[in-house]
Amino acid sequence: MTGYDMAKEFETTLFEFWSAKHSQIYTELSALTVAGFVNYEIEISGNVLEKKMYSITPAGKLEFEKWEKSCTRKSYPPKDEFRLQLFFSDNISAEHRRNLLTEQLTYYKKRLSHLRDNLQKFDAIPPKEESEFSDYLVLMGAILREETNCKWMETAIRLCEEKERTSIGRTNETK
Amino acid sequence: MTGYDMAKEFETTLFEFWSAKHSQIYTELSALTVAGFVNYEIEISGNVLEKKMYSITPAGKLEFEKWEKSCTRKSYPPKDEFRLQLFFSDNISAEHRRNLLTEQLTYYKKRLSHLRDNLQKFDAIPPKEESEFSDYLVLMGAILREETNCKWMETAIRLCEEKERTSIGRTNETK
DNA sequence: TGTACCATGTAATGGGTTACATGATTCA
DNA sequence: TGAATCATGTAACCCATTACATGGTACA
Repeated sequence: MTGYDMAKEFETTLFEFWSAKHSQIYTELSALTVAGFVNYEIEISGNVLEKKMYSITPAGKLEFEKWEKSCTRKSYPPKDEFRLQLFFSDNISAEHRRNLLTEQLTYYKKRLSHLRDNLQKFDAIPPKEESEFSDYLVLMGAILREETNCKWMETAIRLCEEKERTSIGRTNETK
Repeated sequence: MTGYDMAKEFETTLFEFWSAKHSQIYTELSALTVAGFVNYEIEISGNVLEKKMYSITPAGKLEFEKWEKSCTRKSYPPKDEFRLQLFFSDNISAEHRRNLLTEQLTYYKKRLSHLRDNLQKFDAIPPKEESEFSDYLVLMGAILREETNCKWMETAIRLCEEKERTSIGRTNETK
């Protein structure tokens, strides 16, 4: 795979949970090559254009597997600018807050429908021995995430629109 | 509020959606002071210890409100190392994957119970005019997020444990 | 009196983005 | 022949973390 290919991957499949620009990818690939974790062969495309086809080395594979098995729970929960805005939304008008919420709902819905499109590629749950099973689990997680985000926004909007609410009694039960 | 106080806030309430270390806070406060968005008064604690009590300036308030009303959807979805690991988990053994999933479930459960403790502070849904209403919405969002994460892990673990599955027929219905 | 916590800062470094910069290939 | 896309890289900068560094206060 070339660095260019990887950049494309980050724009599509991997986008749901990670991203990187080509500038970072190229510098990182150079560093990994020096470290001995990957190497590359040059392929000629057309007459002169050199493509660097990267492969993982045994040392890289070892390092990767070490990471893959590790249970590092760093940087969770993730930073989320919208939640930050919402937290301080008592400083703006009710209309502005409602606008924020409805815009966010639209955005979450858009992501959700895009994810559901991706789900069409699976006509059944892949067997757990297949490599597609991992992809399926991650996609399922992303869909659940966006479904929950949509529900969250819908509830929040409903609460904003309610005319009156008794301060005691209604706590958490939906309806 | 002092920079020290802010650092504490990031470790507790704000932690669900943002974080910053004291080193960043102090440098940022200096920059904001130079920019005229905040200012401070020195208070003496004890005999000599100087505390810088920060306040927002009118210019700062204006800038804040501008941001607060803006619908910037940058950096979504968030980077998530666990989802990245899961995506590539077809490279490790079934046992290692199961371990990853159960460890993550434990972690999500811990977060969830912590969030539910915070919910105890509200004996009812705050009226939408109150400043606590924003806090409530964000807390609700965090709880929904972790509940969904737990459900996701439970489903994933179940799928891993199933002995056999017919490749056609069962798509998405739970049970 | 010593330990936990209050309180503030700087330096080095890492991870990541935006912008700068170049050139080849493919296809209409 | 020109536009979209393939393909690779560097430089400047920003945000953030870890580690370094200092000293005061409260309380047992």
